[in-house]
Amino acid sequence: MTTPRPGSRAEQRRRTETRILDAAARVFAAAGYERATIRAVASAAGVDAGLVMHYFGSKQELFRRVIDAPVPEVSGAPGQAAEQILTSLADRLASEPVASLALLRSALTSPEAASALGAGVARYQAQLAQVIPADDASLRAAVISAIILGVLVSRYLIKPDELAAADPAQVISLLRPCVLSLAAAPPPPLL
Amino acid sequence: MTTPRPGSRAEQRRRTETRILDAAARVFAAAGYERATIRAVASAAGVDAGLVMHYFGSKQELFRRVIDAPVPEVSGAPGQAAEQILTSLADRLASEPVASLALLRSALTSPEAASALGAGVARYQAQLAQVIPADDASLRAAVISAIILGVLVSRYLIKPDELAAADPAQVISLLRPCVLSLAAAPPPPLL
DNA sequence: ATGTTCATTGAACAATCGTAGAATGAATAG
DNA sequence: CTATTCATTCTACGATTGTTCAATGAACAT
Repeated sequence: MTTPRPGSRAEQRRRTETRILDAAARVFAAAGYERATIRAVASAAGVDAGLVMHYFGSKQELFRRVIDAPVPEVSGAPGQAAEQILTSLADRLASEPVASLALLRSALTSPEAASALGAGVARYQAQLAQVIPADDASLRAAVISAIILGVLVSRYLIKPDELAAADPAQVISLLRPCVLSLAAAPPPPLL
Repeated sequence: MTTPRPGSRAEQRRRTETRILDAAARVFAAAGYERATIRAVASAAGVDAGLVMHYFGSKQELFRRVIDAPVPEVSGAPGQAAEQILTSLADRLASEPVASLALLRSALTSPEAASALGAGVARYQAQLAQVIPADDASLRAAVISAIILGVLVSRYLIKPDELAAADPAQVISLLRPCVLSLAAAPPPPLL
């Protein structure tokens, strides 16, 4: 039922739609929301610009469809949480996440993208805060997500960077004491 | 000599030019490179759009003039360097740096802005690397600058964030062990 | 006083954008 | 087979953009 027939009209539409979405993710990631044009997306998908409008209604709606990605989950004991954070960051450093990149790059010019990113970050921070045993858990969570954000921005958005060429494992090992001190060490340091 | 006369033509021009530059910094910071229009800058400066073009030649040149800000200096012993990093970050957290904000926001959509930011970040990282006594000093410097970048992006560009409302001193105290572990602790941690 | 420079304005141009609507042709239903 | 739906393309419109250029009037030099 999910695949009625290879040449079917519904199947053809579904294929074209995902092809447009993939192309849109790439174009948004590479150019940001403003610079990304419907015509460029259509061209990258091998399709007419009018068809993109016909399927998605508007550029904003197309963008909304591109950026609804799941938030990585965090749970368990404080020590475990820190490792989960680090490994999920390692995954993102290993494989370039094109949807997150599109969102990140677009979030700084498009107000709608900014609020979408803000919502995702807030959900992530809320998850983090729950596994941090400290009074200022939410602030610590915010700092951790800021650090992750900074590493991703440095690596993917400001290319000629030491981080862009570095071994993910090495970056993670440098970041480990940071995340541990924020996620697992309740008493604020005295020095 | 620097102030020939209040109503002088040269003086008037200098004043209008700085007024345009101030307005441009605000507009670029608020809207990013793409969304910022010459007409909006001119309007914010109480001036015609043609005058902006006449003085700065192009939008890109105007942007270049806006974003050539000095890089904060770092030097001294490793321990001192870490404190310098933290205090300079504290300064930036206390007072919103409109020029850096314009650069930061624009850097992620405009390729030219990205390379400009990349150059500034590279200079900053080079200074950092010189005062870090470790084999992977440059990578450590890159991670530190990534952390700072992430904190600034979180605070100024993704507003509904815990960091936006937090006390700068508290953020600094949370960040201190991170920066210290990166700038002052030569041996990589074993855990 | 007179001619020149120049800060400043207003109008307009060419390009590009998102978007709308008619036209086409193949797939589907009756 | 016929009528209809719909995926797809083509063309074009209105708005906005960066940019240009002629016009104006006050500051300046002589």
